Amino acid sequence: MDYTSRQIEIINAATELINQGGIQQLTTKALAEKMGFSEPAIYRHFKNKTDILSSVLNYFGMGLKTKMTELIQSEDKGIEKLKQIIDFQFEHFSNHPAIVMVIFAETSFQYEEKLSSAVHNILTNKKERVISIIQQGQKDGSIRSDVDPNQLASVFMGSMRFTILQWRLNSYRDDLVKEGTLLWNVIIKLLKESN
Amino acid sequence: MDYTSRQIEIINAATELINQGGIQQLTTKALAEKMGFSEPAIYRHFKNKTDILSSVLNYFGMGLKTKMTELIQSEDKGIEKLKQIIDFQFEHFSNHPAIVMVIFAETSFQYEEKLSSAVHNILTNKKERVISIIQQGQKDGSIRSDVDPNQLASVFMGSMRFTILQWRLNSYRDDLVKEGTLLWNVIIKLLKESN
DNA sequence: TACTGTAGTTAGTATTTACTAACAAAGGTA
DNA sequence: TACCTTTGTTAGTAAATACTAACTACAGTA
Repeated sequence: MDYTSRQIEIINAATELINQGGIQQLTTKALAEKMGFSEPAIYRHFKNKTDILSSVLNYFGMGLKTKMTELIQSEDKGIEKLKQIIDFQFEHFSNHPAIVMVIFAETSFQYEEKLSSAVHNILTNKKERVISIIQQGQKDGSIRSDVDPNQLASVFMGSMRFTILQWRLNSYRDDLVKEGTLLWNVIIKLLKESN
Repeated sequence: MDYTSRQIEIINAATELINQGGIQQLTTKALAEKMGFSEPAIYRHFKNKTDILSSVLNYFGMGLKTKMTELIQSEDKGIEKLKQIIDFQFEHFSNHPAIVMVIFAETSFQYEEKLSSAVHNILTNKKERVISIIQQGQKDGSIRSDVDPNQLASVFMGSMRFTILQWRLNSYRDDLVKEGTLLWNVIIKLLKESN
């Protein structure tokens, strides 16, 4: 699970290629070109193409997990933590647009069991953490408790993803961080205790 | 924009292939096999592969548009219409799982300008209709009016998509219609006028 | 100095892919 | 009957793709 610096360079190059034109654009040729060396050199660092893709997913998943763990361990109220998730994600994607495609590539990874389950794990893991934050918020009174945490997590994560998707389909033309703020203004109204 | 019956058969076969293994699995060979005839026969019905993909998108978009128009024209209150959208979509996907991949394939269509803009159009069109339903609901008092319709539409559509995505990543194991009901129970609480 | 492992190179290959050329059967119509 | 259009066939091709073999430059170390 540790990567050499060269591997990380390749992971980043692959991520960018996926971002530019979907998985279809991630060819050994394009990757080698982007790295500025020959195709066979890639195979000094990764076993095969699936290995590269699975590393892209794993590397992304690791970063996300670390951040989420940090968040959960803080002393803030539940609703505050949700706000921090939005802030972190939108700023992160804003600065690293290439990563966006990876989270929307679920369908593209379908063809390989190993990859599709990696995607599934990342999403499930994140959702579980969001659910536990919501449950905490319902206990500490910062989140309305008349709704199912599981469904609320779907609403929360779905809204975020949808906003990011629109930004992506709009060729990154909007200011994503601003969009995040607008979304938050609505989320907070929907989630806070109604009395 | 009219398709022959043979073209529709091919569109459906292509949709199923995409569903099974993403766009990567949609090859002329696999498509011909599924249709039970030879590869070149495909080219009697479609100019090229892009033409097939763009027809898949267009055919899907047409169906969606028709249904949405029906909904909008009814006499129901805004919130009722949203309920009908959820019911329609979840039941539709439940019965035709193959279509699911198409709506999650935004990223895969990226590589061709013509296709990616088709996807963008479908999504934008649908969102605009949802927004206008929400605005109507805010006027007729069935939807809370202290939130921005645009953002609310993102929350609504995002939640639906996310629920469907989970179902898909979970290999269609859940009962999607039931998931739709659970989601609706939350949505209605979040959206109704708070007093 | 000799040796060894790392990370590159060039050249090449089997397979897959989208697509074309040329032909054929069959049905409708002049 | 003759002919045209439609929709299929077989055979084939150029290009792309993932990957391998064999060689090399070089840095670190015994």
